[in-house]
This record gives sequence, structure tokens and C-alpha cells, in this order.
Amino acid sequence: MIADSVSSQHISVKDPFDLNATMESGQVFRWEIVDRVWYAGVLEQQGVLLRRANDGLIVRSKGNALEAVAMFFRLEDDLHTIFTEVSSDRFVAEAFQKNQGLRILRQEAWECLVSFICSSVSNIPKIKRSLRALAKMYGNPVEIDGHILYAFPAPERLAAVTEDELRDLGLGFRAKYLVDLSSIVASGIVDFCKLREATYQEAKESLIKLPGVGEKVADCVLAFSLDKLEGFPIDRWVRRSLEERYPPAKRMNYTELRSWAQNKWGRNSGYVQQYLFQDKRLEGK
DNA sequence: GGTGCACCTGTTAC
DNA sequence: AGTAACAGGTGCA
Repeated sequence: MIADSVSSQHISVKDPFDLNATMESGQVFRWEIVDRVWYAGVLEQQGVLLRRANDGLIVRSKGNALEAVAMFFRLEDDLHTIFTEVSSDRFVAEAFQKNQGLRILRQEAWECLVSFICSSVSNIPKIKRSLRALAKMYGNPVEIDGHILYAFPAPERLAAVTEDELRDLGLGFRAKYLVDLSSIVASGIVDFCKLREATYQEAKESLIKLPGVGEKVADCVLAFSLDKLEGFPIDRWVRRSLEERYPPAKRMNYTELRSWAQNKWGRNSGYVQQYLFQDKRLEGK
């Protein structure tokens, strides 16, 4: 069938762009490497294969996925400009230079929210296991070039699952958060499109009311999904990094430290956070 | 408003 | 080998 035929398309990317570093940066957890050179994942319900080409990306998909890919990688962000704006801080400039081409992603909000609820007191391998188990168990299968991928299950689907089922998947104490969250989101109270239009503060206040969502998870969703690049998620790694470089950070609580970062880096805070996180996490590797 | 603790589970450090 | 500490936090006393 013609509708099922897969085609290759190309997107040129001018900025420094490191596909591998971005996919493995702990923003997304379900993209997998297939046939050695492709990253396989689901964008807007369709299977997509991506690989780096000399001057951009090759995209394999059944429909036209170019727009979705450009949105996902925030190709409109100019990393050179961002680097210039933050490089007065030598510490940050080094992190940027060591991890050139690392990008903030614009993820689908629901999966992003669930991902970071699952991230609580966890680690990247475990988060990956949880999310892949969720998708495989409850998500719709999608095929591309012989690879079976899974769309992330809708809130309505997860709302119909019991806490015990999720615990059996290894989600632990996060299972109850997810069940409660799913029924709230499935009810339609949360409008992610409106949150995208709202201010950082407004969107954050809405997110924090949700079960399992505190300041840190909210900042992740704001920065990695809802176009709020002033979001500055502070986890253990980022806090350590800041405390080493700026000793006063030791006496600041989450809100104080986040505000301090936002005053310093403004709309680039999300990028600064991601580079500091990556740099600290890969330290010594 | 701040502090301390419990919470699942898997991995790593002694 | 057995045990403790730790991991992209949050909610609740």
C-alpha cells in the first residue's frame, strides 16, 4: 500500500547539533538506536527514524514528519546566540564548549510530565525501563522499517489502570501519583495548549497542583515541553554543580536558587541547566 | 514558611 | 556475602 511506504527526507541544520548527546541527555527516555545508526521514536503518533547527515538530519517516516522533527528539536533556537549570551560566565562557557550541539527538546507535554514524575529519586536507566514498560503495555504499536515502536499511552488509557498494575511494572511509589494524575488529566481540567500560551508563573502554578508534581518536575515540563526556557530545574546534579562554583548556593532553598539562576540567565536558564546537568553527570567519563 | 521523614526498587560502595 | 547509601523529589506531619 502506498500509504504505508516509508520515505527519507532531509532537514538541514546550521547550528551545532549533536543528535546522540541530545537523545542521551536525560530529557527523553524512549528513543532507541536501531540498525546501529538510526534513532527510532514516535512523534505525533507516527514512527520516525532519524540519523545525522553531514549538513543536517535524515528523517524516515510514513507521512511527512519534517515539521514535527523541526518542532521537536527546537531548530529555531540559535545556539550560537545563546552561547554568546551566557559565555561571560566562564564556568557555563566551559560546559557549553564541552557539550556542543546539545539541545533542549520540545516534547509532547503528557509524556514529558509522566517521564519526570517517574524520575523522582530514580536514575536514567530505571526511568527508561519504567517508561518503556508503560508504553509497551498500554500504548498503541507503530511500525517503521520492521521496527515495532509504541506511542505513549493517553491519559484516558492510564486512568483505567490500577496502582497495583503500575507497581508490577516497577514504578514503585510513583504508581499512585500516576494513577491520580491520569484521571485528572483525562477529565480535561488541564489544557496543555493553554499552558503553552500562559506565562511561566501561571503555567507553573497549574502544574504544581497536580499529584507528584513539585517545583522540580514542573520546571522540567516547563522547559522541555511548554516553551518556558526560563525554567531552571534543580536536581541533585545541578545543585552540586552550582554549589561548587557559587558557594552561596549552599544556603539557598529551591526557590531562592532557581530565582537566582533566572535573574542571571533569564530565558537561557533552561539551556544553562541542561549543559550544567550534562557536564556534571558525565564528569570523569 | 521551614524541617524531617517515609516512600518503591535497583545499583553501587564498603 | 550482607548491609548501607544513593538515585533527575514529593507530600505530609
